[in-house]
Amino acid sequence: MLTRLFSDPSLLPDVQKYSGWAEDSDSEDAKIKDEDHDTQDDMDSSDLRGDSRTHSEHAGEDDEDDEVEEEDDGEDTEGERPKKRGPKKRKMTQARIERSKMRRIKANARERTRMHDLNSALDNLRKVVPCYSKTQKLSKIETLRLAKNYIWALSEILRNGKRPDLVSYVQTLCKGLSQPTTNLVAGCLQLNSRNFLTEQQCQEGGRYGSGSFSMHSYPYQCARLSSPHCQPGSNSHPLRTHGYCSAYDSLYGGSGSPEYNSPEYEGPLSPPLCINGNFSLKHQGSASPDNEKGYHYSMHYSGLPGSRSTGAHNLVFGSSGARSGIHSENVLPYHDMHLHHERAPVYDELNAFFHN
DNA sequence: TAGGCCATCTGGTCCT
DNA sequence: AGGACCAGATGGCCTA
Repeated sequence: MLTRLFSDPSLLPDVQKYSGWAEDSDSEDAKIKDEDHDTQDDMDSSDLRGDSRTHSEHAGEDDEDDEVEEEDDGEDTEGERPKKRGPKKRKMTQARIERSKMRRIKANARERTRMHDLNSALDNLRKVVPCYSKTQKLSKIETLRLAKNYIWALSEILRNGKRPDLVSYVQTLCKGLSQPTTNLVAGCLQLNSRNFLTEQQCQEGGRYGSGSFSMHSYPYQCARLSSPHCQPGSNSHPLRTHGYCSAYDSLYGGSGSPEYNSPEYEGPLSPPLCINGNFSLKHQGSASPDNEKGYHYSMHYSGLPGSRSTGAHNLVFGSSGARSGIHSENVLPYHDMHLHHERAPVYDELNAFFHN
């Protein structure tokens, strides 16, 4: 039993906790050292917590040792003391304590694994919702909210059978999202948030601001702003001349450009469906330096009317978008919104909505 | 420094 | 009985 536990890395933190291994461990790098330190801190605190566990928790956990603590059966001996109810407590023998600890260790390991699984599932979800970034990860709650909105938006598209204008699409996506996430989505979609914020959000503006939203108050910057690819004057990137890499540059200006097949991009994941029915492929596992830096943004919205003929700097966000006076001056410079288009036949039908 | 986010531990409950 | 799931507590890290 102990051998199996000690050989299982997932059980190590708790094993260290209870065996005092962490004190002896000589970590080679600071990170590990910190983790050890943290673990030890946790150990100490949880040891305290563990020691303070109620006796009732241990009741019935030892089938070999059925001794009952004597203090509990003092029904008429304690006189004034209120009679205790519930199962009679058992003596915490050393063996029982050890078994209890081992069970707790195993339970902790399972719980850790479970939470890791949950987090990796959440990571997968992050990759298929609009605006994915390895460096600026959406929080868990924001990921779930955005995913819900995304599903809703796609459902609406299917239900109505027509392409929505970008503004309503973004409104749907951003419903209930925090200001930073709203700005992120806005940046991904090259919109000024004040042009698409819902009335509800404006009314609830106090949650994140003083009541009026301002794109400037939360400059949600892309982690790749300083990427040499996107610096003015850099010759290394097809979008260099713009000073920033707009999503629409990537989308429409970049059609057929080398970046579409650039090895810089990540490998395919589970298919993130663009609103125009295309897959947005984020190539993982690329050995490119940029990938190692984790720079990546993707936007999954790409179906806009007349967009093919729209220049990168004459963005037209659909009729209502144009009517609502979308500004370009507040467009966030997202340098690493990479859009990847590989047709998947299964989405042709949906695709048709946006290419007619 | 406060607040947000996160990882982990923990005990309770439910299910098999 | 043991595992899965859940929620509360706690402490660390980061950022405005």
